[in-house]
Amino acid sequence: MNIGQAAAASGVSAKMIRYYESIGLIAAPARTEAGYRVYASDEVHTLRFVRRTRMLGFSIEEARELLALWRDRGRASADVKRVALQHVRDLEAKIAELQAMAGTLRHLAKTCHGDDRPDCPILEDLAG
Amino acid sequence: MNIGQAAAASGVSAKMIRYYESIGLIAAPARTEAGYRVYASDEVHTLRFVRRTRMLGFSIEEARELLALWRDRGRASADVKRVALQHVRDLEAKIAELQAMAGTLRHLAKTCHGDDRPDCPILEDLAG
DNA sequence: ATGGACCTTCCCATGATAGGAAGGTCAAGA
DNA sequence: TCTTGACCTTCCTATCATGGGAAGGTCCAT
Repeated sequence: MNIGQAAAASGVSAKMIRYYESIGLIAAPARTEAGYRVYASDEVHTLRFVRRTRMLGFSIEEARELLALWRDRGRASADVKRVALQHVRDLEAKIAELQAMAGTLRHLAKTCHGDDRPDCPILEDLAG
Repeated sequence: MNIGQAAAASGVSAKMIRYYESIGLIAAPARTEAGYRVYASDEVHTLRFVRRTRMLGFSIEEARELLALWRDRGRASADVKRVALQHVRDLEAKIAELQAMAGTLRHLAKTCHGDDRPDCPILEDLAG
């Protein structure tokens, strides 16, 4: 399986597969004599794991941690849960931050006429 | 007023003030004979505007747009409101995305024992 | 044998910010 | 007056995750 097929099968672009290899997130695969990377289904499975991890908003370093736990048959599920819940807290903090921004802006926009006249509470607020 | 004082007065770091100048977001200030940047209160005001804009999550390009509207005395408030409401929609989309991630993870974490045992629905989900 | 679809490595770009090196300037105190 | 330390200058580097593209090699079907 070439890198293009592994990309199609995993949903991770060939570009990112090479990148993940270069930073040691995934192991270097076998090569053909011509130097082409060759992937087995096991490696595609790992790529899918990484992809799902990233889609849930984990950083690559967190993906590295989760991959290690996944491969460690003797892991404690508490360790996985701890990583997951910490990430939930990070997400919640980010959400609260964005909601505060949106709330402020919605309020300002409500008090702005939004017509041809130049006076605008949004700009007045930005100007302090 | 030196760049350090302008930074303290505006809340924008000296590093970022120089960067904003380099990308043309703010105008190049006067210089002393020795080459030091010299800021007037007007320019500090502009910096504060940019800072507030950034704190509300607008991109630098959006800040550029809002700055231009701020300086245009003949603007229509509708133009400002449009930019603001578009940004609210962007924020809402981002919030929804993060909430989906957090929701999935909270659900997975709830079904995970979180003890010494290795079986973990979080990892099972990531593995697909 | 040729063409096109693939692969390789290497470099560059993004967006916003920070860190640091090497060197010049300024003001205050000895 | 000299020194010292706090400031300033420019330039280069890094972050994080991803994509784009060039130059060149490989593979397979026609």
